[in-house]
Amino acid sequence: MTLERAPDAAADKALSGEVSPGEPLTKSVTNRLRDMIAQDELPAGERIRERALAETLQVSRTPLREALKILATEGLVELFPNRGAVVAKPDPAEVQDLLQVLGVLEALGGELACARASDRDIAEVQALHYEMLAAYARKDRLAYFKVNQQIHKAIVAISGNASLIETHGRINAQLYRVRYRSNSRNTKWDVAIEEHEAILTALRARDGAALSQILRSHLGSTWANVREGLDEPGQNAGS
Amino acid sequence: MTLERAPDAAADKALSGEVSPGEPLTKSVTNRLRDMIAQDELPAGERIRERALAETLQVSRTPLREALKILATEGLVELFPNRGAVVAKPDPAEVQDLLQVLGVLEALGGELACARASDRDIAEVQALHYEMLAAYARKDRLAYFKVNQQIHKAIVAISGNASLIETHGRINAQLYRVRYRSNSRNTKWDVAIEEHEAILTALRARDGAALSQILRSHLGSTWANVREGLDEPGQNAGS
DNA sequence: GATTTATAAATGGTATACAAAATTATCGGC
DNA sequence: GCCGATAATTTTGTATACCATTTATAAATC
Repeated sequence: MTLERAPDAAADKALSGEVSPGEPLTKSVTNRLRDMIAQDELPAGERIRERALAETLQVSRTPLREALKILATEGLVELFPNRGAVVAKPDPAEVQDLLQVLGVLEALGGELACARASDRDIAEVQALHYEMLAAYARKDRLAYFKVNQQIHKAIVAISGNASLIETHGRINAQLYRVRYRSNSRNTKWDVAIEEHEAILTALRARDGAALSQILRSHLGSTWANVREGLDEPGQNAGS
Repeated sequence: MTLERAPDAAADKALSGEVSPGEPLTKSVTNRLRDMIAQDELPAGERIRERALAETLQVSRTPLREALKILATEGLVELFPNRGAVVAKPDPAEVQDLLQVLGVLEALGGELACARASDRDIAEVQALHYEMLAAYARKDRLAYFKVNQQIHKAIVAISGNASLIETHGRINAQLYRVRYRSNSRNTKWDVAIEEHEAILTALRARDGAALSQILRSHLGSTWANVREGLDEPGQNAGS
């Protein structure tokens, strides 16, 4: 007997909140919660009451609890035995740790991408880059943020390394909210744009070593920005 | 109201299969299954029947199913909607991908470790290194394998980067069986020992750049060995 | 005899019920 | 009015029951 692997279409439409018939409830609930956390619909630090949330999502506690275990494994939620679940709220040190790991992952992604990218692949990243410049010209921070994320994800995707893609996506998800917030306060937007210009140059030249190094230091700049934002009020209240 | 974080003692005694009273069943079942998979008690590719396994473990299906979701998220199990769970069996390409990621993670670990290691930390790794040499002298492959794992884990632990430690452990777990098998057929044991000598030298000198590079290429050697083993019969039969 | 179809058994998915633990509320004392 | 003990309530943890889907089996057809 052979079990064929079905492509996970659900992950793609995750942020659209669609319902896929025939799909296990656990999976859709997991995706839904991921979105809710990413969009601060479930704010960081918030306690999750199973019954209430299950009621809201129109499911029983069983699939919800399974989803919570998954999200806890992904680091988006923290589980406290007999005391419930809380939306994870990484402190500055944890954010720095995550960014460091993300840095070497993207560095590897860039290296492999340069070795494997087709002309079409590069053209697509270039197109995204122009979209990003458009958002920058319009000072549309939200559009910029999203396209920026797409670019980094695209480069990692080109690497073709499944484990890298998976791990990168997971670490990135843990940083999503924090980076989103820091994006809206980013005071060094022009620097980021310059770095992205260098990224594209290296990719077009298929210079793996250069791209690798740029991507890693690029996240160093990200950390500088995030750090500033974290010092500001309202970001880390409560215990 | 504040939720205190309790240290996860269960993770440490995972490989000893202990039962912690008061601990949620889901957690102990998850740890138990992780061990069973690592030790081929649940062989790669094997279909998991929930009712039967639940019976074996003396628990109901609920905690078992939660454990399976967790293990699937960790990549140790694959879930097929409506068609059950199967113990993951990475093919050669996936193993290579995992080793590449592990490589850059350990490289980062070495870099950070050199920057942060106390004399005590280094002395402990040195001690493990001598234990490894003892196992090598006795041609005790099992002891060698385990101490070797300990050394790499110790270096990453010294980095103090929580996300790195976590991610490294997870990728490593996915490779455990494969590496265990390849270890027993490793034809270049002496080369590995030499590389470890270089690792210790770099760590003692706190030469982050050197250690980083050695650790990454060290896993290149690992891949060469694993690849050999994968070509042999009995390793990748059936689909 | 092979293939298809109908039927039965087994399996996974979900909801619910109950037990254990923790949180909150109430009451009594100082 | 504040603190502590105790009771009531809420919340999580686990088992079980039921439904839907899949898979195995047997019968029927070509």
